[in-house]
Amino acid sequence: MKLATWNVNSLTVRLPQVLDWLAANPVELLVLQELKMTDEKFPHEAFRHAGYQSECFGQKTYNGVALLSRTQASQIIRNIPGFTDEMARVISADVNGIRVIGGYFPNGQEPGSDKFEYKMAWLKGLRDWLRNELISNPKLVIMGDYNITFDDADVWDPVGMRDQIHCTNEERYHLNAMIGLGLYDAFRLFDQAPKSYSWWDYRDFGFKRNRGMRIDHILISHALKPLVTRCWIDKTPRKNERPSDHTPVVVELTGL
DNA sequence: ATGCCTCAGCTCCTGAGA
Repeated sequence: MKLATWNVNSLTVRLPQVLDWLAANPVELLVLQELKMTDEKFPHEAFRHAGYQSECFGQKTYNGVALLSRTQASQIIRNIPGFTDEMARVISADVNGIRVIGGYFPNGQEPGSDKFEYKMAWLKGLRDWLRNELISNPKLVIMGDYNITFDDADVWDPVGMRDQIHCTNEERYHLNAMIGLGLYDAFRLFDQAPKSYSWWDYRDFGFKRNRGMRIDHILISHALKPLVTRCWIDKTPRKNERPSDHTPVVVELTGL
């Protein structure tokens, strides 16, 4: 079965593209980020017609996440238990015997800013919760827009971006600390083309020039690692008219 | 180059994103 994540940068604008993508890529489950809409506007019916049940956690203007699945999701949790947050950034559920977490990690804006401090606190809060989640749910996938690169291979201009947002040691410390809980970067379990990115700036023909970053990730637990047969970035939707600046990342699990 | 795109909103500019 295939699981995917996609930051859509406004579901209002991107709904037709999401439906097109699901028709062409009938994954078992898709988590969405940056809905930028409230729950009462969420298009449950459109997804139901496409064969997906949906759980949403919306917010006006900013943030907002959702989880679409072929089969019923249960044990829905919104945001991070134990971490008080005004923003709608996390949704998790049990689907097909797996614990799935979809997250829109804070951007952080600039090292040293209040938003950066919030990002650090958020990452710590996530990890403290995740540590226990992994104990009670060994079969776990956490995916979404992490807004962090692992290393230079994830950055089109690692020299220019050094110590810049998404590339700081502090952010990477937290990302690696998540890995330290017993998680694996599904994308790097396989040989991948150099300069593979999941986000490109709208400005200056970023996509055409492949000036991007890999900041959307799928981390899978130790128990699921042997089942991962493929992981890829689907650049196709980035070529659409009015694209999201992010594109989907997909993982395939075999033998569940 | 405190911009360049894109999106939402108390919309004809501003804040935020990454």
